[in-house]
Amino acid sequence: MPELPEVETVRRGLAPWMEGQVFAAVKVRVPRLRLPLPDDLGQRLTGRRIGVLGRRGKYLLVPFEGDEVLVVHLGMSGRMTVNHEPEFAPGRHDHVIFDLAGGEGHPSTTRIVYNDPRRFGLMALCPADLLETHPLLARMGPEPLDPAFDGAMLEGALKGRRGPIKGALLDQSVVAGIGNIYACEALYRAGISPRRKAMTIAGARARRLVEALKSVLEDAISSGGSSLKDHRQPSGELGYFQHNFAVYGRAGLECPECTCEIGETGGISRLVQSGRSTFFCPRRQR
DNA sequence: AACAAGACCTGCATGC
DNA sequence: TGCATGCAGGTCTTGT
Repeated sequence: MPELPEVETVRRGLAPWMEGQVFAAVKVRVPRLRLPLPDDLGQRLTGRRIGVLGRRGKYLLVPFEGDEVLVVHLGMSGRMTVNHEPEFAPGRHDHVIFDLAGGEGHPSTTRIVYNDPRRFGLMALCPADLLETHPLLARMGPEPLDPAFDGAMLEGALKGRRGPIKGALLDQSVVAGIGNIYACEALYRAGISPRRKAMTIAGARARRLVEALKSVLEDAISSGGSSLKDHRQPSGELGYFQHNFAVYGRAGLECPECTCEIGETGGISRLVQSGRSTFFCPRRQR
């Protein structure tokens, strides 16, 4: 599910409920996600005050008292939602429940529910000062929305890469946070074929791709992310950027910018690269 | 070193 | 109705 915009939406949705609050209890119902949860997760968190939520690529960062950070990845199907029901009966895939102590101006019952049917997500604990060297984060590339991320930086990261640009964009060491949807959408906005050799993206073309990445991510964040099957904002609301997809999931449909008839171009095409669907407009993307 | 394929899981749509 | 198949937003590991 969640690529950078969805994780950022989750971060923004959780922040007002979590920041400055204290973990009152942590209930682990299913301890095995993609990695086993730390077995002392509850002990380590209980009684600790939560700091300012952060994000690195697709990872949500929850710092807490004692200079430690709870690192959360939502995998393909993970959600974190806020719940205030006095009597809460956990659902089938509600694996971890964080009860928060009600602070001033907060309801007495607030809990954060981590739900993940496919269990591809993970949680880890890390000392705050070692975050950048943690094995999960150490090889992560630049943040695409960082102003320092520009054409030259992308061009450098793509040097020596003979494979298709689509695959390179999914490599988190090239640029952080891009997944299958936004790789397709950014290549469309930049007018670049997903099959183009990554190393041929340089100069103005690299700048175009960087701008496309930034704009599509910003637009998606503004829409609360994309809800296909799983993504929900922490409030339970859907995201709605999926209504703005130009190519993703739109095989055979008309390209929003091509005015000719579908019969002439076949519309949006689908192909499989490294086992993953790629959607693109063969007419506009070269 | 870069790249592709397989593995990890459940749920859903589709077709027979 | 049941059952098989294929597909899904990720990424780690393995092998070429």
